[in-house]
Amino acid sequence: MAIKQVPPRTISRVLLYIRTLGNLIKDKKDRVSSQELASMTGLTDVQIRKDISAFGRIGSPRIGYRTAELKDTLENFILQKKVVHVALFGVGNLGAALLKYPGFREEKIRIVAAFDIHPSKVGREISGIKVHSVDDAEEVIRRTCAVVGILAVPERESQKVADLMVASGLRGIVNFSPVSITVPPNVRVKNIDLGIEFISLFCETQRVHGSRCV
Amino acid sequence: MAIKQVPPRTISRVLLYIRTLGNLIKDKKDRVSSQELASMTGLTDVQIRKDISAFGRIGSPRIGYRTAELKDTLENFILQKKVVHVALFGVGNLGAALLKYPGFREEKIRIVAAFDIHPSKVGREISGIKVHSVDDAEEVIRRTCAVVGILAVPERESQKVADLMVASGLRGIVNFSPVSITVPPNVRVKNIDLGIEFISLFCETQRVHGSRCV
DNA sequence: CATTGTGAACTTATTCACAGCC
DNA sequence: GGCTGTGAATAAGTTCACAATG
Repeated sequence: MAIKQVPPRTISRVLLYIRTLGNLIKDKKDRVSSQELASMTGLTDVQIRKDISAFGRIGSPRIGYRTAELKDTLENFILQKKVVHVALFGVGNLGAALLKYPGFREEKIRIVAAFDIHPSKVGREISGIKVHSVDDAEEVIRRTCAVVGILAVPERESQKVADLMVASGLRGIVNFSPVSITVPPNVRVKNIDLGIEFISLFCETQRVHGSRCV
Repeated sequence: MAIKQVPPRTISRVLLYIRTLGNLIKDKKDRVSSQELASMTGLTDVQIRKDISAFGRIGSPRIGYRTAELKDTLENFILQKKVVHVALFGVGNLGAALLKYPGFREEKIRIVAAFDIHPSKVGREISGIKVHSVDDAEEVIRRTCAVVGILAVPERESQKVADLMVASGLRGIVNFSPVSITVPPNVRVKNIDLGIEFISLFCETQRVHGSRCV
């Protein structure tokens, strides 16, 4: 099969399939149909089949997919068994919570380094990760092989820290601060803007129903 | 102007414009062009003009937009000056961090109630919000007029708590747990799946450059 | 004459409809 | 018969090109 360019949205969904398949395997299910996957993920069965078909002919008519085989195939294409090494910048409330976030353990994500500007935080250890000074970022990131970083610092520092992250060799930034940062075109940014998520969800609920109070 | 159905992505972008305009107004700028907004938000000027045009003819050729006027118009269409009342379920690491998240203060978002299953957490107060027992959810949510909720409980409890949130009258759920939840069709869900965000960002970086270590 | 506003072209993503297969 | 895989149709979203305008 020719290697197609897998679009970003498909990648996100495939990651969801991989996780779901992991749960199925844990439950000793070794077969699954696209319909079952659909009801587990909230997507449609056609979409799932289409997504999976980008990676080859893996399913069998009447039987569905073998969970272990499908998971392996998807993981090989997408992640190549790699572990994602992440560097955290900003050990405030949100940053510290992410350090302790148990979801990462299950996935192939490991926060390998943490940094903060404030001397009071440097040197402390949270969840087994030592907090470094941002001055050491380049060296620590090279040593720990971090490839993507979390930006979880106050708004007014985010561009400065983002510049530092780029200078330290990171190639992707998950930006939790509510301002957009400017980076060179070879660095990818994903904004997770909590405020906008809440308000847009709220707007959608308003659209469907009328308003209640306030 | 006829009221068009504003698509969800446009809403998210408009919320970004509103915030950006707020910053401009703080800086005493009373005019802004679509190009300036573009460079501030990382979007294109055409997209911004197109988005804004859904709300009327607000700009002036050669001059651009008046910041205050544009912000008012967008806010009126989208939020109608409302404050989003949010109920938090699960006061663990992530939940507690969200309670303290300063970004919400700036936006029109207020976490008005917090709940936890564990008796050890019930009754405590975090960031001025008292933690209630989930048993009181319906009453407290009615009293506080919460419309959307945050689901930040461990994976194994998320469906159970989601059911409770729906039963308590919430109309939207921001789901931070890495499993998809099932809700009635009149309830909107937004999944914020941190694991998938990191891995997909990583995949994108791999696509652009070669791999480095690991 | 720089800037908005917008129909048209294009691109991307999803859904449909059904062929193929065990 | 029940399931996968997929070309074709449709829908959604973005960009282009340019007319309109103070």
